[in-house]
Amino acid sequence: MVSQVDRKLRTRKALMDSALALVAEGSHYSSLSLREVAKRAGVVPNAFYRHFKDLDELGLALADEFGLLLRQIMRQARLQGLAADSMISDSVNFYMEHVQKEPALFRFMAQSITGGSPAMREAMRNELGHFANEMVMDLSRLGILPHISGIDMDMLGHLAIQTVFGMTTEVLDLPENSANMIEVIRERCTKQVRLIFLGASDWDAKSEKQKKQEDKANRKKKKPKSE
Amino acid sequence: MVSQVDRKLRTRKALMDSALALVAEGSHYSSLSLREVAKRAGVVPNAFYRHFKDLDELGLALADEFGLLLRQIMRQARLQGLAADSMISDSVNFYMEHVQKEPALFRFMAQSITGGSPAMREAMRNELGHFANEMVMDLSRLGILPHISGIDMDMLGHLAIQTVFGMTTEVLDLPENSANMIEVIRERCTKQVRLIFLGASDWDAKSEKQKKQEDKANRKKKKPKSE
DNA sequence: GTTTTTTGTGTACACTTGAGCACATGTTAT
DNA sequence: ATAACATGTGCTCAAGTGTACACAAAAAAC
Repeated sequence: MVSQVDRKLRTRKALMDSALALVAEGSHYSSLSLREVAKRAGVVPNAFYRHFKDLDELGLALADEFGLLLRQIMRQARLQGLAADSMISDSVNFYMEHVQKEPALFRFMAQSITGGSPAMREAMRNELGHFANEMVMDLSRLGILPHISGIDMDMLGHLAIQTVFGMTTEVLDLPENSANMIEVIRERCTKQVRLIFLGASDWDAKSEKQKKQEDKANRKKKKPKSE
Repeated sequence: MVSQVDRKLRTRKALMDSALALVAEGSHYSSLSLREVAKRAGVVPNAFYRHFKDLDELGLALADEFGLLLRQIMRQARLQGLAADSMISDSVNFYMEHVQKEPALFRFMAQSITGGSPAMREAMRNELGHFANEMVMDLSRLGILPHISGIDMDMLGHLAIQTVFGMTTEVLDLPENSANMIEVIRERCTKQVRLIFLGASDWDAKSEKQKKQEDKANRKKKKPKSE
């Protein structure tokens, strides 16, 4: 005897997995059709409506699932208690492992952040923003880079996250076999993050404020020239 | 009397512009249909085949056009002869202006780099890579950051380009009116690039090599633990 | 044990899609 | 002037699309 709610959850998951599978096989999410998703899930097209209004709604559910995964990753990383001397490279490795473990979800995320519906794009940006904020809070808690102002920490967090996420598609596009290419990407990304934090350790909020003033002045000076 | 090749070029351009227009209006390129592109271009569906084998081929043509635009931007930036004291903020401004001037092409680029066909993704990555290389060459020519090795310069170039390109979708998603939000994005991005170059000025290849060794050792130590 | 609710099925419809064919119309070459 | 060619049109087709409706089966509620 299968409980009714179990059954519902099961086919709901089947539909979501089906969409992810199709994405992982190379289709873009926004080019999927309701029918092909349903067929792949082993269900008649009409059954789709029992679970989602349309494909957009399914997409948002997948976005939630991705957010869940991100939170799991964060929690797991914190539990692991990264050593200070290898924190950066460990984090990069950790992220890459998860990308390879859940390629479909990360593909979907990468697609959606630039190519989804407006709602989709916002959802994904929020998830990544949340991720960046958590990272910033962890840094503060550990007393790392205490000389940086709140707003600049934010800037830093976004930069670091964006850099790490930037390699996602590259990793996903690698042919199955080549582990040496992965190594190259891993090292480059680690270097990049390290360079970012090296810059952050020298970051001086006051001199930045000055520069900002100069920029504004320069922009005002130049505009009449170009127009 | 309209020359035959003129006519051909004109409808070819009409088809490409049509696709771009549809993308700019919110559709994803990979969800476009041959028919709707043709209709928007004011042409019967069958005429499409006189110019492109299929939509993939049109997409690659658009990628070429984007590459052309990038090269124009680079050339223009070089001619403008950026002042050393405001080079970073000027470059960021310059890029943003072009994004706003050609939103459709940049949207298309952003979509394609994560969501296009494999060939498309590679083409776009190549264009951006070329862009990064040019930047690195310019830096070398100007004698900036001479202490950094070739491979690390490459890493730096990719990081800088990726950071600037990362804000593209954010700019494109902004509602028409708000110029203050643009200001926020512009400032954050400028800060990020500045932080990157601050890090680069302190970058030391030798100490990096050591760290790399440590990382490898750490990775080997940890693997047996987790498996 | 009967009724109600819920999940999935089957059939149907109007519509769009990519592709093939013969043909019109105008440009170019001879 | 006439033939060759290239660009765009009209029509057709099978296949795939979203969605609506009535219905089956089985679990849940009574």
